[in-house]
Amino acid sequence: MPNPVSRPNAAIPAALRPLAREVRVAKGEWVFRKGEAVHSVFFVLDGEVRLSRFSKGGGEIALHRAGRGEFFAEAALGAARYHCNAIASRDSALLAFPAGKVRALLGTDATFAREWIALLARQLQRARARLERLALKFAAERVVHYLQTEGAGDRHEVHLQGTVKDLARELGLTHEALYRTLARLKRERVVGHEGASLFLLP
Amino acid sequence: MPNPVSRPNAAIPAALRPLAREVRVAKGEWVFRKGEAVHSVFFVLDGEVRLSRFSKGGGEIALHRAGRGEFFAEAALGAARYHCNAIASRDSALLAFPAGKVRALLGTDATFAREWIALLARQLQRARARLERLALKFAAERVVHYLQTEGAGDRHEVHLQGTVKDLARELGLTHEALYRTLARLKRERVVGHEGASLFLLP
DNA sequence: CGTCGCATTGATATCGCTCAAATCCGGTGG
DNA sequence: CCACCGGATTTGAGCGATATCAATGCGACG
Repeated sequence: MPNPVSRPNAAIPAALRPLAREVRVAKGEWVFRKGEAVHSVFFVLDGEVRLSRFSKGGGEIALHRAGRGEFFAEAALGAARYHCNAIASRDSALLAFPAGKVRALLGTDATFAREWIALLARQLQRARARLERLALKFAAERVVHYLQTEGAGDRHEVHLQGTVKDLARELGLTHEALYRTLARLKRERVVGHEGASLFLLP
Repeated sequence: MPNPVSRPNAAIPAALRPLAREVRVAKGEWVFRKGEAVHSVFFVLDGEVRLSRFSKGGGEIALHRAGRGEFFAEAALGAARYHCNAIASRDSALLAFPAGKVRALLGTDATFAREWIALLARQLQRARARLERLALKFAAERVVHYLQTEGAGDRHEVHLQGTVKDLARELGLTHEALYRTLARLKRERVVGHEGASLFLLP
């Protein structure tokens, strides 16, 4: 089981925190299954959860991979039953928020409702930026787009959270391709890096 | 200018409709620019609007393309200024909803707030499914994933809205690659098509 | 010290992109 | 009515960037 040191839960609205129940799931364990009554909305403290459906042929259709610091099954709030399966792809630590209480809070706490709307809107923007990134053909373009959309400050600096392999997955590349691309971009003075920080050079 | 026949506005919450003002923009016209004060949230009746930023190098970075039946700049509700540019990529008919009034409605009308949250959540789900789709390597996998996530009914049927070229863009492929892939999938009895309808074969 | 996973680089295979060309179709104007 | 045009559709040939397979070094951790 992972032991989350720096908890990435700053994104959780204050009103929601008292409702949290910590859940730990081992790799391969189910968090919920398609058709189950919706009982909770989740937040990933550490690890990764895969949301998917199974096609008639038996193949798994991935809908989403929720990593550290991400909510998942937020859309389930509006539904009676989960419409997909959630399986931990690694040992993971989650926060579970009872769906009924969250729904009630949305009706009574206007501040929380606003926060929740803002949270969804931000996630939507990020998801769309990622979409356009994955539509780019070249690995170098994706790296630069990533820095330009996610980077902070004038240099578009990004502090790498996990490993380079994680970044590769985020960019839709193999880790080998990303290593090569980063090496080339550094050689060509397009990007620089200091420790776990990556940024654009002017 | 397009003349929308079947208006795809079923997705618009009832409380929002009285606020709508119809706007028509010609291809290449701006809907709003980055840095402008947020005045409206939009819905595409017909046509297409491209959301983008300009990088320091002068290149245009596309963030999102909103087509028929989609809202755009929903996330701007939480912000004071637009954080990207919106340009019509074709002659388009839009609905504009004044941001102030929508914000007010979110505070006073709990039903509308719930609808708006559901709307954002649905868009988020779709965006995430698309993300997983674009991460797939093979064109055939993307087509099948598209049908399985967006298709309706037992056959996972999809009525193609625009041209096959448009679908290719949605799937992150060139139109040539998609034509070839569709031809092969039809030959191999994986998918079938009737007119503008595409579906999975058992 | 052995194991495991990340980081890094090399060699080869491959799918989709690019360029190209032919056909089809709807609209437009003479 | 027909010639013309632009865009979508369809198929072909070759190239190239990334995936894949492979090997090595490295650091953490029991």
